[in-house]
Amino acid sequence: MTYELKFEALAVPTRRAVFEKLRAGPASVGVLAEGLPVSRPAVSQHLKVLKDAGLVLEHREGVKRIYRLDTEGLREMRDYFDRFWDTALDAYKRSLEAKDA
Amino acid sequence: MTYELKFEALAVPTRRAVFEKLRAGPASVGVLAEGLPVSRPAVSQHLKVLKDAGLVLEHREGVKRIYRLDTEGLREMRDYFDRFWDTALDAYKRSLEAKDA
DNA sequence: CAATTCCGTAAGTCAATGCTTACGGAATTG
DNA sequence: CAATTCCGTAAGCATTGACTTACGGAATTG
Repeated sequence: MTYELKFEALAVPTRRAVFEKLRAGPASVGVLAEGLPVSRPAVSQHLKVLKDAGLVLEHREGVKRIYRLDTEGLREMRDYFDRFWDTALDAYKRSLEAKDA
Repeated sequence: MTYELKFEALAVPTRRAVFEKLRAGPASVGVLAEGLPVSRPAVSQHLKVLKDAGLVLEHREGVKRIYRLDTEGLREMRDYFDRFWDTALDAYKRSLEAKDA
């Protein structure tokens, strides 16, 4: 799975707000929509995008749908920036050494 | 500085391509535009967004403008996901303990 | 089975934005 | 000063997508 969908999903403030609400633990759509300045269907649509991006998981509990973070997807994003960080520092070091020469 | 602009900046494929090209080290606009499927002005516009987001730095060398990664901004993004990761694992542990009880 | 709860989907609207071409400014070169 | 290189900005276009309201399906409750 590429990062494409994940980056796009997290770029929208409202959607990222939904995502960050899940840090506190699994929650239903209704609970997630509370306090947000958009309608419940809007939250549903954001959750679909997050799910398709591999950032959240969904399962049913009775009449409710419970969403939670997908740690696998989250790990991908963390690793992306960890690697990017390392590479950037390496390139920086090399550029300094090039100036010394 | 919030994450808002950074997330938005990295969400666009072409713009992220420009960003990732800078992993190899500083480069001019013309060099960055090579191989990309958009015009040079488009790359300029993307660089402005990345710069405003605090993800790249710019300085002049003669008639050229050299762009390079802003390690400070990059570090912010890395830290965001590192913390998110830790919090998510904590919440997961607590949810398991809650089930045991 | 009827009522209720919870939520996904459809359709439509409107603002945001990624892209292009055209243009002009700044720095170097002769 | 003229020519060239390099690049940012303006203007316009076309697409995308975030949001709303309306609706319907699925599961629980009495």
